[in-house]
Order: sequence, then structure tokens, then C-alpha cells
Amino acid sequence: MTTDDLMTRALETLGDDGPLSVEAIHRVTGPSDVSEPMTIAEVADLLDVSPHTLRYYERAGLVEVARDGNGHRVYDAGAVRRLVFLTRMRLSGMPMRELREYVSLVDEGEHTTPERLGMLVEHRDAVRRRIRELTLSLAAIEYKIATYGGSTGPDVRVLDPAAS
Amino acid sequence: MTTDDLMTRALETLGDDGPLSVEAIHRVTGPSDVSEPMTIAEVADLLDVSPHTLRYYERAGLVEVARDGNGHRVYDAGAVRRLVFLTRMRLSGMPMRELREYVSLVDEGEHTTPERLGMLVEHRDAVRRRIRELTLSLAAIEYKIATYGGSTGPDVRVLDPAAS
DNA sequence: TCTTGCGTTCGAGCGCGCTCCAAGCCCTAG
DNA sequence: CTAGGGCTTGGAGCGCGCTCGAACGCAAGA
Repeated sequence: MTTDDLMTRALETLGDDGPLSVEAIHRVTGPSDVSEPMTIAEVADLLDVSPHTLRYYERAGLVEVARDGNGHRVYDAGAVRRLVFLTRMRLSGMPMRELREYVSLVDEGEHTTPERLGMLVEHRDAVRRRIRELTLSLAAIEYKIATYGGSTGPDVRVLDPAAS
Repeated sequence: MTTDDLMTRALETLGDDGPLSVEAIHRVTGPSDVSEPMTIAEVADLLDVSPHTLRYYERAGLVEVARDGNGHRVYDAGAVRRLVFLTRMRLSGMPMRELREYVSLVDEGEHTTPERLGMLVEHRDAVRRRIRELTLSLAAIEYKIATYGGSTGPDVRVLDPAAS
């Protein structure tokens, strides 16, 4: 296991029930030492994605990466920061298409800031909805585990209609 | 919009911050009037999936559905209950492969109960992890929105290194 | 009667996000 | 000198979960 990546470390940092304090978010949003240029393997390790995926993101136009004398990729602080952002968005379910759109807005300059903010807000809402959906499913799964009788549906009614 | 499906209704029922009380879970796990046989369109509507998807699940061996005189599918209470379960598991991210495995365990009989329970527990843990992951991403997204300066990375350090 | 609409089947197609392959280059260790 | 390992490229391949197309059947309504 590559237990060294950002997300894993952040999750461990927070423990099992962190209230997501401001400091926690600080740790989450910026724990890496973005200073020295990194190789593709190092970045892959940091972000817990494969080098393949990093090249794929570059080909998709999501990030520009310089090359050293041997033609090898060199990820500077800016590239790493962008990839941290990109992988976080991917992990939270933003499709590649939107990411491409977002990045092209960034490339267009300052005046697209409102639009970008709009995308972020929209994605935030989508993530919130997804969390609520999962939370609901989780409750149902836990309920099923607690009352497990087999078959695909020990339906509630069967057990205790009076409880409501 | 098909606002009538189970999940949507459950989400509305809970409001925006429900503590997931027992009654809430009752409502979530068994709100449908499973009594009369249903047509494919009705089930699709109930579960907010397409008829295509229902046929696909059947082809995949996840559920058996009877036919009426015209060869049309007739979903009885058992089939509907199973499909409620299946779509909930799908929605919470269980892959088709595992669902097939689960169902085949059900078909094998009572003695596979422990194994099925194990699968549920494993899935429950996966859902919990996913929720935590999303919650973390959400915090980062909210942070970015709150401090939005443009570019792909107003990195924390840039803003207030002293805050930690 | 004829059209409309909902259903059926089987098989093919598709969008997504990687993931891998093949051929080649460069550097280092043995 | 050679072998190994890590990197490069463009393009092809893949697994997943649907989603759709084509050809057809049946039944109710204009």
C-alpha cells in the first residue's frame, strides 16, 4: 500500500470523527512541501495515482509539465499544486470534461473568476448531495446488517410495523 | 424530473440535516407499498432507473421476473424488494460483480448467511470510507471557495502560514 | 382498420477514465 | 561492455455500466 499519499495522510490526521476544524482543513489543503521540482514517480506517489494517469491528465490538457535535458517530466510547485487540485476534484467526482472546462477558464484569465467560482459552488453542492445519498444508503445497510435474516429483503414492515 | 422515486423521497423526508433517527430509517428502508404487481415502467419510476437498466439487471441474473400473458414483465413484491436492495447497493457504489456474487449466495441458501453478512459489512465500511473521503474533499472545496483568488491553487501557505 | 404506445428480444454500441503496449532513449551499477 | 531500470511517445485496449437499435407483438382508442 502507498500509505504516503495526501488523502490517506489527511484521513489519518483527522481520526475517525474529526469535526473538520480550520486547522484540519489547513492540513488537508496544503500538507505537501511544494518546493523542489519532482519526478513523475514522486508526484504519482504523493497523489496516489499512477504515472500513466499523470501523463493522461497532461495529454488531456489539464496541466503543463516541463521537461529536463533527458526529456523527462519535471513537476514544479505550480504543476504539483494544480495536480493536487485536479486529483481532489476527480476524487470527489468531478468529471474530466468539467475539469477541462475549468482549466480552460483559468487559461482565459482573471475575468473568468466568477464562472469558475460558479463551477466550484455547483460541484460543492453535488458533493453534498452525494454525501447525503451515501449517508442514507449507509443507514439502510447498517439497518440491514443489524436485522439480518438472509434473503434480499427483510423488509422493515415485516419486522416491526408498530415502531414508527 | 422524476421526483417520485424512493431515494428522492427519502432525502426530502430527512430534510437537510436529519440525525437519521430510527423512524427515518424505517421510512428509508421501507416506504413503498409493496403489494400489487407492477409493470416495468412503474418499477423504473419508483427506483429512478430506466426500464433498460431493469432488463439489464435481470439479464445479469440479479433478479427473476415473471411474465404475463403477453410476455410483459410482472414485478411482484419479492422482485421489487430485491430491486430496491440492488439499486440501493448500486447507488452506494457496490459493483455489479459483487452484487452478482451476493445474489448467487442468496440462491445457494441459508448456510451462506455469514458470508453475505460479511459482504454487507465490507460494503458498509467502504461506504463509510467514501463518505469520509468526500467530506474531506468537501471541506477543501469549501475552503477554496471561501478564499477564492482564481488560479488552480491559492495554496494555504500563501494566505496565512501562521494559522497552523 | 389503422395508428399509437408500451412492451418484448438479442446484440451491438458508447462514454468514461484510465491502463497498457511497443519501441526507443538515457543513465548507472556490475 | 552490458544489463537493468526508469523514463519518453503515440496509439490501442479494456472494464464498467449502462444505453440504444432493430424488428417484432399485442391491445386500446380514433
